[in-house]
Amino acid sequence: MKNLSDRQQRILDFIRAYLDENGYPPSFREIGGNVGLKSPSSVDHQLKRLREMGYLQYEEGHFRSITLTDQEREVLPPQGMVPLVGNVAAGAPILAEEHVEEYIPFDAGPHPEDYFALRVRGESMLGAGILPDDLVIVRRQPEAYNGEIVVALFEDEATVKTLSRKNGEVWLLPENPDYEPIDGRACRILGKVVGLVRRY
Amino acid sequence: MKNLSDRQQRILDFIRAYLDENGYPPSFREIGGNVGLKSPSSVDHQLKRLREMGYLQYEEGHFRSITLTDQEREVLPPQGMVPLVGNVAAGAPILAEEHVEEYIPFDAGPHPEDYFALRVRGESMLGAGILPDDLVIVRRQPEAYNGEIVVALFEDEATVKTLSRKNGEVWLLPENPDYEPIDGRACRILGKVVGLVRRY
DNA sequence: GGAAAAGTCAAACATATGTTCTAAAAAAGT
DNA sequence: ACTTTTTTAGAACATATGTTTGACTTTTCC
Repeated sequence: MKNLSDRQQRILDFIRAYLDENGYPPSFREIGGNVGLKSPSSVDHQLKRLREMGYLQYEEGHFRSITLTDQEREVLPPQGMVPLVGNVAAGAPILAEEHVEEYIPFDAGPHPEDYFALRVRGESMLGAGILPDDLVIVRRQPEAYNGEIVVALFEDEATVKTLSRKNGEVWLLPENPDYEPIDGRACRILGKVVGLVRRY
Repeated sequence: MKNLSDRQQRILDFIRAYLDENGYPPSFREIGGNVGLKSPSSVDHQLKRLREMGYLQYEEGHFRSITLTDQEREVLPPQGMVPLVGNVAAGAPILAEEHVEEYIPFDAGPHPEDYFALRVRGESMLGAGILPDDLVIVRRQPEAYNGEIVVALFEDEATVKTLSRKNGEVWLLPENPDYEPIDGRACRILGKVVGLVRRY
C-alpha cells in the first residue's frame, strides 16, 4: 500500500472521528476546515485521490455520502482481542509457526499490536501454574527482568520459561524438576508473558 | 412506549436498512419515495413526530444528518465480556459478596448472561494450575459430573474444588495435599469452571 | 535552472436537500 | 353533522453542499 501524505492521513482520521461522533459523514467544507484546506475544491481533489487509492467511496451528486472502505472502517485488531499465532514449548522446544489461528479476548491496553498469544505444549512450567494447552498472552519486548516469565527463541524454536539473571549469567529455568535449565546466552527473548487464558 | 403507526414503523425500518446498506442516512425525498409520501414536507412532519418520541435525531440545516437513537441500534450486553463479581476461596472458604467489579474479556458464547468470574483466594487448587488471584470463569449450573472443577456454596461461602462422585458419595476435593476434602452433601453447586484468566 | 506534476485557492455555479406556507384530505372526537 | 386534530400534498423558497474552472504556488524531476 502506497504511503499517504500527512494531509491525506489527517483527512482519513477526521472522517473516521466525525463518523464515530455524529453517525453521518462530514461535508467537504467541514473536512477542509479541520485539516487546513480553505477551498472545497482542494478537498475534492484530495478525496478523489483517496477514492482512487481505495480508501473511501462517495457518490457524485449526493451530499454527505462519504463512506470509508471496509479496510478503514474496520477496527483493525478487534478491540480487546489478541491473535493466537501458534504453539510454544514448555518442554522440548517446538517450532513456533506463525499464522493467526483465532483471536483471544484479552484486554491488551492501548497498544494491542504488541501482544500475541501462544498455545503451550509440554509440562515444564507446571510449577508456575502453566499447563499444557493453556494460552499465554505475550507482550513483545527484547529484554526482561530476573524472575519474569518470558517466551524465548532458542534455535528457531520458542519456549516459555522463567528468566534468571544472576552473577552476570542468564538462564531459562523450567518450573518442573523433570526438566533442565537452558543457557540463556544462546537465545533471544521474544517477549514477556503478561497473561494466561485457559479454557476447560 | 407509545405505539407507532404503520407508516412511522416503515420509516424507521427504511432508515435503518438504508444506513446499513449505504453507511450514511437517506434524504427526506428518498424516505418519502420508499414509504409512499409524495412531499418532503410530509416526511418532515413524520420525522418531527418521531424525533419528539425519541426514536431518532437530526440537525436542522444539515443534509442527511438523521441518526437513530441509541435504543434503536445498541448492542445490549458488552460482547465477549463476563462480569467479575467477587472472590472465591480455594482454601478456607471466603464470603462471596456479589457486586460487579469489572468486566473480563472472555468468549462466553451465545448465552453470556449465564457466565461470571470470580477471583481465587488461597492455594488449595495449586495442583490444578489454579493460583491465588487467578480469575475463574464460571457457568451457572446446578449440577456437574465427576472430575469437573466447580464453584460450590458451602455455608454461605464459595469455594473452587474438584467434584468427586463415587459410590453415591459426593466430595469436593482440593488439589493440594495440605488441604482437606469437604463433604459435598453440605453444599450447593453454583456452577462449573469453564475458563481461567491470569494477569501477571 | 527549467519543465512537469501536484497541491491549493477563490469565485462562480448547479443542484440536492431541508424548510416554510397554504390548502386539501382523512381521521378522530363530540 | 360539526368541529378538531392529524396527515398529506404542492409550490415556492433558502441554503448547504458538491462541481467546475482558471490561476497561482509548491514540489518533484530531469
